[in-house]
Amino acid sequence: MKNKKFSQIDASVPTIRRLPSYLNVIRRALNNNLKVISGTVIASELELEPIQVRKDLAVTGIVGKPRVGYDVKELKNAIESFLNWDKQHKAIVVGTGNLGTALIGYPGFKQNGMNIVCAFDSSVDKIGKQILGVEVYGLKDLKDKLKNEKIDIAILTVPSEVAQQVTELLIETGVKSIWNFTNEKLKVPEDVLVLREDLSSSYAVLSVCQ
Amino acid sequence: MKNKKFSQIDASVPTIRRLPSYLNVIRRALNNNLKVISGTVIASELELEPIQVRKDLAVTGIVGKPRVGYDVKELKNAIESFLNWDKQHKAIVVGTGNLGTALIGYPGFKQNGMNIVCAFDSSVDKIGKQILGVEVYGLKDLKDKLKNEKIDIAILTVPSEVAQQVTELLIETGVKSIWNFTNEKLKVPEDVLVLREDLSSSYAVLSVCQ
DNA sequence: TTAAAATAGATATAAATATATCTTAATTTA
DNA sequence: TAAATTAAGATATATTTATATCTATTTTAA
Repeated sequence: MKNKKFSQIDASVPTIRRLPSYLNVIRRALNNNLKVISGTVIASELELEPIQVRKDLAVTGIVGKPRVGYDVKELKNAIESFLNWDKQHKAIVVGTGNLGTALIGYPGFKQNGMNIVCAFDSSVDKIGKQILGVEVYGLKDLKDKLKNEKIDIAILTVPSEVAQQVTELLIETGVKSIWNFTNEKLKVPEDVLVLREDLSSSYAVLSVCQ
Repeated sequence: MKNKKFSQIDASVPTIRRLPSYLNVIRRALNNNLKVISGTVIASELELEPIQVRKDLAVTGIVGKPRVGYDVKELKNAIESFLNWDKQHKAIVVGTGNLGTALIGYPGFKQNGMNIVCAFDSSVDKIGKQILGVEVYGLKDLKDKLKNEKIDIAILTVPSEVAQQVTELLIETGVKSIWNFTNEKLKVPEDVLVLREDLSSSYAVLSVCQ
């Protein structure tokens, strides 16, 4: 039942998820003109265990110096390269409600190689306009607009009721990665990767733990 | 280093995170007037293992019938009660940019007991207005506005640069749970729960796995 | 120049989480 | 009515993930 695509890489998903935090710390260190940084320092800034940081960083291929740490520039490049954040990723936003709009404007994306090429919506008062510089097209034109453009990631922020239907349209168009912000469990072929961003599940954690 | 608050409950965080999906399926079953539903059916709808579904549901205290399944109404109540979604949670949104606005309007919240009582921002052209029916006050008035109101969850969607500073204000005000949508690692006392909603980490997974 | 300290890297262990197997109970059908 | 089937619940195992321990290396300072 495990999705193959998530297990292709020799790093665990939890490790991959921690790398951006490390990158934050490292970029800040670089801004402060630090030449080297130790796993111990990164760990204490993020309240993690040094062992975990070292093990996580190891997957990027970086080699540190005992008693010194890692070369900051080298480490930054190693993480960015491992995450493919040094390459461009073409993305589309499907559904330009408040959430879609927020994601179009999310600063962490552009800075890390995500290029939102355009957005789609079904509402006539959005079609033809721009949102934060991104052109909005009609959902009906999606297939046509993307016929000559290979999209790496489709960000799905449509209402749950139409999520499956829109997903099928995306699959027909050749999209292989969907970032699902709806509450729907999407049914997709095996070769399509769906990453669910589930606010309800986080809310559940908060509700139970408080 | 582990946060105490997350380990107080006798259910694992992954289990808690799956419960809302089960609830979705069960609510739909209830709408379709189903009287009973089996773990096997829930599992196949969500592409999970039946064993996992059964084990997860068990934490809610529900008892099913062999060869039949669970009583749908009973199961719905058990999950809602376990998640505390049958009680009201007072929340505030701090930072009313696109993301804050999106969260104010997120349908999954109100429906599950989250009551966003008001919002805060520092921008003068937002203060005094309403967003989707929620009043927006100045950040400077936060302490004063909340002095007689116990807030369960603060949703933090301010720019990263001011996240720590605003967090300290929230802590002074007595807030004990913060849902952090910024990229900052927040420094908080031990008795404050922070749940980070990290878009960058999800983007990392997509970038690596595609 | 040598000893001490800090840290990466390797190996080993523990903890958390998921899955498999077995047992029992309820239902259906022969 | 008895056998077959299905699914819950309990127990056991496997897998994944995190943490601990040990070793070797480099730097600093005595």
